[in-house]
Amino acid sequence: MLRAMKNAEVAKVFQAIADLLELKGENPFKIRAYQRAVFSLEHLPQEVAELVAEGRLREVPGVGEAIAKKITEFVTTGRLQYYEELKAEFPEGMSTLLEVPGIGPKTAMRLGNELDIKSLDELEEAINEGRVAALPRLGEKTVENIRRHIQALRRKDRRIPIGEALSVVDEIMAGLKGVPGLKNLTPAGSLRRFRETIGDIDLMGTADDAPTVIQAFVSLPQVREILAKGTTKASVVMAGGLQVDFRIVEHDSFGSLLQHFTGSMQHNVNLRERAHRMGLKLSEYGITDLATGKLEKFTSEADFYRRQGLQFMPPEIREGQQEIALAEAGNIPMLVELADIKGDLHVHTDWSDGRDSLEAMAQAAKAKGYQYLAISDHSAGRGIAHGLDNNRLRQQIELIRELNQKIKGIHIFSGMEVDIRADGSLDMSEELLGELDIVIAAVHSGMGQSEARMTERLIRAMESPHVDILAHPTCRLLQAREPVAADMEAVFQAALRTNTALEINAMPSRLDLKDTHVYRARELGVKLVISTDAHAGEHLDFMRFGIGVARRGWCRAADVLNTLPRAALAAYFEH
DNA sequence: GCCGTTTTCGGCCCGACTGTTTTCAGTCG
Repeated sequence: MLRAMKNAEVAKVFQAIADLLELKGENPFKIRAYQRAVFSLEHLPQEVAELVAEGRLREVPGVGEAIAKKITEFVTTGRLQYYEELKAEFPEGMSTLLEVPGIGPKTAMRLGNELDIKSLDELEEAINEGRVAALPRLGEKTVENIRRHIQALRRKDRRIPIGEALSVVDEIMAGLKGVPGLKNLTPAGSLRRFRETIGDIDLMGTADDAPTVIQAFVSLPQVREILAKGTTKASVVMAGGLQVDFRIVEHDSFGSLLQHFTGSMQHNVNLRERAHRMGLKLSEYGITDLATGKLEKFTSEADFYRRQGLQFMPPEIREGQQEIALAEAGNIPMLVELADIKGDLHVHTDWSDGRDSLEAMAQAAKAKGYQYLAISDHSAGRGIAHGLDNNRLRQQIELIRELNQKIKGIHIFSGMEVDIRADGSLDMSEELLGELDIVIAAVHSGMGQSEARMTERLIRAMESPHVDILAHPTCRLLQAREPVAADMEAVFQAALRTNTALEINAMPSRLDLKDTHVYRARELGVKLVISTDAHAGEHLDFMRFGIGVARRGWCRAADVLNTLPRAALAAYFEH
C-alpha cells in the first residue's frame, strides 16, 4: 500500500507544473488554473488522499475534470505521467530561476536558451562575466537587481511568524506617526488576515498628497533598501530583512483600498470575476460601472461589499474558498472575538517552569477581566523542569483552595498539564487526576514516533476518563520543529467520541492546532479551547493569536469552551 | 484548465513600477 500523500507534496508538484507551463509560454489562464488548484490544496482542511478515496475531489474549488484526474493519478501511483513529460522538455533546474524576484518566465527562458543557464550558481557566474548584461533589453540595472536578489535568496530572508511581524509593524507605524496628511494607517495583507507566517508586510493609508507620504516612508531610519518607489506606492527592505509594501490612495477610497490590499489574492480574483458578471469593475479606487464608466468610491469596506450584494466577510476567512458564496446567501457566521473569552485554561506558575507565582498569575488574569483561570503546571515526567509529583500537586490543590477564599473577582481552577508517556499512559495517578477540576494532557517527548504509534498514543490519552483537553496536539514549533506524525482525522474522531476538547495553543511560536485543523475539527463538531500556555503574566496577551487561528478556522464563540461563563464551564468539565 | 445571473463555449481581475524603451513589455502582488 502506498504511503499516504501529504497535501503539501501534491501542491508542490502542481506548482512545479504551473512553473513549467509558464516557461513554456502556455495560455496564461491555464497556468492560473493550476495555480488556483495549488492554492486550494494548500488550504485544504482535510488530507487530499482522503478526498480521492471518497471521490470528492471535484468539490475542491479550482479542481475540474483534468486536474482531478491528475491528482488521483499522483496520489494513487506516486507518479504523474504528465509532469514527467513536461519536466523532460526543459533542462533540469531551469525553473529555479523563477524563484529570483524580477526574473519571470520570459527572462528565465532567455537566460536558458541564449546563455545555457539553469541554476542560480551559473546565473551568478554569467553575471560576473558580463554575459547577462550583454543581452539586448537586459541592462546594467536589471542585472544588478538580479544579483542582489540572488544574494537575498541565499541569506534565506524568509517568512516570519506573525508574532514577530506584528512587532515590526508596530515600530514602523510609530515611525510614521505625525507624518502630515497621513490618515488611516493600517496593516493589511496576510497580517490582517492573520496567517501564521508573514512573507512581507503590507501597510496602507490615505493622504491628499501621496508622494510626500511615500517619501517619508522610504526615509524611515529602519529602511535598508528601496526596491521600488513611485507616486502612490513603495516597496522597501527593512533592517531585519523583511520587505514592506506601502500604498497610499485618497481618503475617500479607504474602504476599497483596504479591501484590495487585504486580499487574499485569490479572494480578490474571485470577487472581481463575480463583479464583472454584474457589469462592475473593482479596483483599489472603488467600483466602476462598466456601462456608464462612472467610479463609485467607498470609505468603508462593509459598504464596498454591500454594494456588490455581499455580507461583510472578516479578513481571516478571505482565502478564496467558499466565503463569497456564503456571503451572497448571508450565511457568514459571527466569528469568535477576544471579548468572548472568559478565561485562560492553560498557564504555568513558578511551581513548575513558569516565572510568576500562582497568585500573580491569578491577579494578571483578573486584570484582564477574566472570570476564571486554570492553573496547569507540568507533571514530574521525564525532561520537564520542576514538574509536580503527587505530594506537590496535593499541596498546590490546597493552596488554590485557600487563594479562592482570599482573591475575589476571579475563580481559580485546579489543573495540570500531565505528560503523555510514549505508550499513551499518563504521568500522574488516576486518583489525583480525579481530584482536579481540569486535566490537560500533552506530549513532550518521543516526538519522532511513527504515525501509527503517535496516533494510538494520543487516542489512548484522550480515552483516559480524566483527560478534558489535549494540548498543542501536533507539538510543532513554527519554523523550528515539524509537527508530529499523526493521523489528525483519527485524532479528531477520537476527540469527538471521548468528548475531549482540543486546544488551540496561542503561543506565537506554536499556534497548534493550526487553522486548517481547527476548520476540520470544528466541522466535525469537536469542542475547542483557546489557551495561551502562559509562563508569565504578560503571556496572557497571547490570546489574540489564538483568536486569530480560531477565526481562520471559522469558529464561532459556541465552538470554544472558554467563552462559557464560569458555572457553565465547571459543569461541562464535571462529567 | 475551470466554470456558469453571458451556463457546455468563450470568456478568464486590475493596476503600479521599472528599465530601456521613444511607446511598452515584463514582473509583481
